[in-house]
Formats: sequence, C-alpha cells, structure tokens
Amino acid sequence: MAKRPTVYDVAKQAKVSIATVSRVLRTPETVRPATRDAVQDAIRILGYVPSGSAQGLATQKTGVIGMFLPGFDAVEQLRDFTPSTKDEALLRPDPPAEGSALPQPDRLYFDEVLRGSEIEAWHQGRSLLINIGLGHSEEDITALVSDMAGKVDGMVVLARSIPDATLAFLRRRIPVVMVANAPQDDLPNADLVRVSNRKGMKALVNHLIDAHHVDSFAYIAGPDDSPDNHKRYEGFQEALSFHGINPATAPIYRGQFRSHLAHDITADLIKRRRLPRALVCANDQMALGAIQALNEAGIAIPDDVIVTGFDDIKETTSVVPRLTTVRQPMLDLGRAAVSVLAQRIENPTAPPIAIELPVTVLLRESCEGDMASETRE
Amino acid sequence: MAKRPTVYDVAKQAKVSIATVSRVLRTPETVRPATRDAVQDAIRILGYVPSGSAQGLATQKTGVIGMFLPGFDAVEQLRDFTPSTKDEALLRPDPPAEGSALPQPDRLYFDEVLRGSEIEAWHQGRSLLINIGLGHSEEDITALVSDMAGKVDGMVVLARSIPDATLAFLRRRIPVVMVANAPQDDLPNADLVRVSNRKGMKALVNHLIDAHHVDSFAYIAGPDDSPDNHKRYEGFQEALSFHGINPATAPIYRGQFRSHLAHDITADLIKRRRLPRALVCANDQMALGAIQALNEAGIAIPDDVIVTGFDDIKETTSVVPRLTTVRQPMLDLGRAAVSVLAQRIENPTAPPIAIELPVTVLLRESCEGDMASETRE
DNA sequence: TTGTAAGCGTTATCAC
DNA sequence: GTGATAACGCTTACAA
Repeated sequence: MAKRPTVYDVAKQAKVSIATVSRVLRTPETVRPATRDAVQDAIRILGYVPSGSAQGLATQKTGVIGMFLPGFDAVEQLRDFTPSTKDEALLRPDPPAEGSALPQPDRLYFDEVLRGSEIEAWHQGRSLLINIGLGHSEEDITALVSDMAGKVDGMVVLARSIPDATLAFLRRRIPVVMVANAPQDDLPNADLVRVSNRKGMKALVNHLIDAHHVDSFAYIAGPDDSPDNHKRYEGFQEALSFHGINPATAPIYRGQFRSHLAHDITADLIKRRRLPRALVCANDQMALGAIQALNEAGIAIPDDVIVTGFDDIKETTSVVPRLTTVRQPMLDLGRAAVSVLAQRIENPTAPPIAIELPVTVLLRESCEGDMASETRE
Repeated sequence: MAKRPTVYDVAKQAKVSIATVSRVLRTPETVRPATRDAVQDAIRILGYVPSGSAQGLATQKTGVIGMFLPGFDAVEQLRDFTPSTKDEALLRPDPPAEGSALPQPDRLYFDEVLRGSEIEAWHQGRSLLINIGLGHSEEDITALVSDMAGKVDGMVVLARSIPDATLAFLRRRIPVVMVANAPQDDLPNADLVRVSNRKGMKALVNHLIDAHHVDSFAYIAGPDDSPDNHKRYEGFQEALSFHGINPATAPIYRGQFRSHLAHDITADLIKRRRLPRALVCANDQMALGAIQALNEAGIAIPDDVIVTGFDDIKETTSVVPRLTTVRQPMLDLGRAAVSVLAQRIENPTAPPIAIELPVTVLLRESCEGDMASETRE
C-alpha cells in the first residue's frame, strides 16, 4: 500500500500529459487509440484509482446519494468482540416464545427501503452514503447530517428521522427527497415519495362493509403526530361516509403504534362489553395487541370480531388467525425516492415531484375466516 | 439552493482569513473566543457546509468506509413507479402458503451485517458508503469497486462478493477487512472477521451424541467452494472422532445450500431406507428441505430422525418441529469488521488482525422433542 | 492569535 | 489530438 499513484504518475508512465490521462478516463473516444492504450496500460500497471475527492472537487458533484436512518434504541448494543477462547460453542435451549413476541417493525421497514434505494442507486450509477442517527441529541444529529450534506449530491430523508430545523437547513443546501411523509404546510414544493395510506384503509374498510356487512366499528389510532396515522383515519372515515355510516358513531381510541396499549384498550372494550363488529387498527402492532386480548378472552376472530391492521409486518402471518392488513411497497419506496432524487439533481429547477405508490390490501383469516380451501393464487 | 458558500464567503462575512475559518471548524480551541463566535455566526448565517471533497483532498482521508454487497438476482425488479391513479387500492386474498415458503436467506444475513456496520461506523465517527453489485459481469463489479475505492478510507468485503482478482487489486490500494471468509492461502496477512463455524457444528454434534446418544449420522453438505461449508464439516468430523465414531461411516451428500436438493436427497434416503438417526445439514435451507421431505413421508422428528441446521434464519422457528440450529452473531460481525477496519486505517502497519466470533447452538424441537414444558429462560 | 500561501488530485478551457 | 494551466474548496506549515 505504497502512496497511491495519481494522474501525474500515470502521465509520466505513459509519457503523456495529465490532461490526456483524464480524457482517457472520461472521454476515451476523443483520444487516439494508440495513446489511449498506452495510458490504460499505465493505469493498469500502477493500479491507479482516481481520487473521488479530487474528482468531486473538480466536477462539483460526488455521484453519491445520502441516506439518513433513524437510530432506534440500539446504542446499548455495546458488547466487545472478544475472540472466542472457549473451544466449545455455547449451547442454549430455545423453547418457543410465549405470547406474541414483540416485533421490531421499523427496522424491517427501513431495511426494505434501504434495499430499494441501493438497487435504484445502482441503476443510476450512484453510491449510497448511509449514516444511522444513534446520537440522540439534536446537535449530534444535525452535525452528522451536515457532515453528510458536504459529501453528497442529494439526500433521501425518511419521515421524521431528523428534526424539522435540520431538515429545513438541509433543504437549503442540497436536493432532498422526503419518504413516506405526507406533505405538510411547512414543506412547500418538496419532492416526496409516499404510499397511499388513505386509499389502502378506505379499500379495506369498504371491503369489510361490502363483503362482510360490518355495521359497527371501532378505530384504534396511532400517535397524533404521525401523518400516516391521519391518512389512514381519513380513509376509514371516507369508507364509512361512502356507505352512509356516520364516522362519528365509530369510537376512536388513541394508541401509540404499540401493541401494549391496543391490548389494554381491547381488554377494556371486552370488559365493558363495548366490542364492535370490527376493530380497525392503524397499524399491525396494535392489531396484534388487540388479537392477543381477544384470544385471552376467548372471543372468536373473525366470527365475533373482525380485526385488521396496516403495514404487513412479519408477525401478521404467524399470529392466529393471520391478520388482514395492508402492505406497503417498501422496496419501491426506496427505489422511487432515489429515482426522484436523481431527477432532481439533474434538473434542480424542475417543478416538485410527488409520487404516490399504491398499496395492497391482504385479505386473511382475521376477516375472511378459514381460507385454506380457497385456491391459491 | 443558490451557489453553496465556501470558506471564502464565510471568511469575508466574518472578516477573517480562510485559515481562521478552517481553524474554527477543526481546532476551535486555538482561536480566540471572540473571533470564533464571529466565524460561527457567519457559518450559521450563510448556512455553510464544508465540502467533503475538498476536505478529502486536503487531508487525504474521507472518513468513509466502503461496503460492497453482493447482488442477488434482483435485477429484474424493474417495474416503474407509476403513481396510483385508481382511487381504490388493490384487494388480494392472501391464503396461507402451502409447504415451506422459499426463504431469501442471504438477504437477511446481509441486512444484519450491514446494520452492525452502521452502528459501529457511527461509533467511529465514520460514514458507510454502500454499493450493491447488481451488474453481473466481472468488469462491472470491478469498475464499481474501483470507483468506491477512490472514495473511501477502507473497505469491508463480504465473503466471495467480489472476484479474487478485484479483491487483490483492491487490497493493494486501501485497507480491506474480509468478513466471514476463512483465511485462504492466497490471502496472506489479511485482516478478517469470522465466526466459529467449526466450533458451532462440533458443539452441536457433541450434544447430539452426548445427550441423545445418536450413533448414526448423515451429513448434507453445502457447495464445495464455501469456506463456511468446510469449516462446518470439520466440526462435524471432530465431534465424531472425539466420540470414537469414524467420520467415514457417516455418508456425505453434496448440496448447494438450497432446500430443494436437500429435500430430494432426504426423499431418496427415505425411499432407500437409509435414514440415519440424525440428519446434520450444513445450513438451514437444506435442513428445511429435509424436514419437508420427512414430513411428507410421515416420519417423526425427532423421534425417528433428528434434523439440525445452521444459521438460524427466520423460517427455522415457523417450521414444525422448530429447527435446532446454530446462530451466528451477524450484527457483531458487521460491528467487528468496521471496528477492525478503523484500527487498520489508523495504523496501517500493525500486524494482521483476525477475530473469531462465537456462535450459539439453539436447541429446539427438531432434536429435543417437546420443549413446551421447560422453563423459559 | 491570525494571515499568507502552498499543496491535495482532478477536470476543463484554452492554445497549439 | 494533445499539452499547459487555471480552477475547485479545503488544510496546514510557515510567517507575521
């Protein structure tokens, strides 16, 4: 790993000027084949790799897209990597988990989006620079984001992963595409990529009414500050109104996108004998909590109560009955985000781009009952 | 998004020289508080963000670690992101899958390693530059890797994700840490981070013999070119030898880390009435295939035949009976890799670092039988 | 403590 | 078709 060779070394080796070396790399057709070969040989011999920093400086672009991932509570994962000294590996009985294991939903979600971004980045001939926001202090995050901003041509930002002020700052400097964030008043003409939460919930509830003649609902909502949550509730309302049901007659219970609260809400509903025909939950975690409460009380799903979720997290198919839910195209979200960002980078003055990706309602036993006999698609 | 301000703009605004601006950023303590504040104000007012490229050029380091992910067969994921025009979301009945769904194992594996790398990169104050190797041609991959090499201080390379020649080339230019690759003759003094495949398999097989008195085995192996596969088989042999069983008496069946082949091998074993007491598989996919074949034939697991896997992929706990397997600390693999790489970058001449992470044998019903009564840990 | 100026390794605009 | 040479934006001796 001697000192890395530069254009000058290559030029000398090939007996040409550095300009020619650069041309061979960028516009090979403008250089005579003979010289071109000479340069390429030199490059090979020296193992020359152009400096990205120098290229970036000269061209004013890096070919890199930044992506900032929110940090979870993973900071405590701080064990050491002590080489194993024992000659035996650890044995551990691993009995089946009781109750529903607490899922770690966001993580899978981001993994999918990330993967989609990687794929599209590849298509665009760009790299992805990723950072995870483990430092919980706002300064830390701002510093990190600012640092990234200096290294990339544009940035994909996941909904609510960075403070508003930081986001505003960022948007002054480089193109930014928001993912899964509903347009907000304070974000005029931002490029964004999202998913049709409203339509998904609406279609789901329409189905409950049309196919299952549900006439009484309860809605277990997510946190107030979640745009997703609002959009879903809008869809819920629309479906009800459309069928002449006054949405006001369907009670809302405020949750936190967590299964625990939904479990308690449901248990309370059971105790007070206020169970509706269908329990519509703003996301899967909560639906799982509800199912657990119903199962504990021996209430039949879907015969007594229908339960639905949103997101299609992994656990929805391991619970009994399997949960009817709405799947978001996470991978496409990532793909679309990077695609839009690339367009924006190439054409900074084009009008704002907003993409809405369609969702899919997955009908499963928690509303359909036994499906085993149906033909598999 | 006017032209991005530079040190010069900041200097002018704060009425100092560009050197002072730089100092405020890098060594604030060397500048008088008054001037420091002036500069910081200017930075704030202008929304100044240092150019990573310029910094990289000047300091000869980027603060970025590269990571190259292998590309699967995901290239065909090429639909468009057509905004949904329909007002209704798509409804789809989603009956339970028959048979064991085909898992996509590597992907989860890499996601874990990636996540670990992100976490450690954060600890090290570095960013991660990732690229996925979708272009199947060797030139494409080499070009991509070479491009990355120009942008990073070092690189984490997953086992067999890039061609040997490219790897050799890469190692001449920048520090490289190999992940999950057994040391090979052609890779002298490489830094590497791996997992004790051998010890894991050995402990597992020892357990089968000690606790379950297994005296006849068959081994369903992975591909010949996989170091993991070899290490696991070594562990298998060692355990047998240790107990005075001649490994030669346990037939080996060559698989491909795929469930399909293992299924057929097992079915064949059944037909020929050659089933051993225990079927030890080199990874989970194959074990799942074996279980499927046994279930189809109505053979009891573990009463008639014990089956074991390796990796602990998601599906191991949804199959019946749940699969006894060996879990690798994927997240720690990533963490360790970045940690080692950071050390290497800071001290290029230190002796090679090799870390072996311990694995955990997870005893589940496919060898233990009913565990429901046991106390949960 | 602060300023001046010389790189860092490219690209790109001119001449030739 | 090729070669000088001036940016590009920052860091860092070296001077002041």
